Amino acid sequence: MTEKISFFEKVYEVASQIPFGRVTSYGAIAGFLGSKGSARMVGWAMNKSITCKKNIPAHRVVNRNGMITGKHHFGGPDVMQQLLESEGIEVSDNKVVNFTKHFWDPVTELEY
DNA sequence: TGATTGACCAACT
DNA sequence: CAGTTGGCCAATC
Repeated sequence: MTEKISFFEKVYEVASQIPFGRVTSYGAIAGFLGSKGSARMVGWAMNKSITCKKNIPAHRVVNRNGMITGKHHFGGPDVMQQLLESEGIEVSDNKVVNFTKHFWDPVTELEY
């Protein structure tokens, strides 16, 4: 009832549901929400999630190529990579190794 | 209050 | 093949 959830809120819901040792992409979340064009909002929401100290594993969210673009926003240029490697995800040159294998698609996994 | 930006993606030229 | 533009929503200037 009258649950006015903005894209912004939905991003938090999906991002917080990313399983351990998995990664997803901004476009995947945006597409899951209904608009792949909102991919920019996803990244922006992640940034706010960190600023607001939300418990959002934003380090599990990378771009479509598996490239870690927003690592600088974690308070350190290597923080994000360390977090991913800490979860068993290999990272090389700001890119996730075997990204497709670690890829977690909300449309496929959540499918809601 | 209007205009610009933002951790992107895909299509078009 | 590479560069540019459009699109989406919300926040910031």
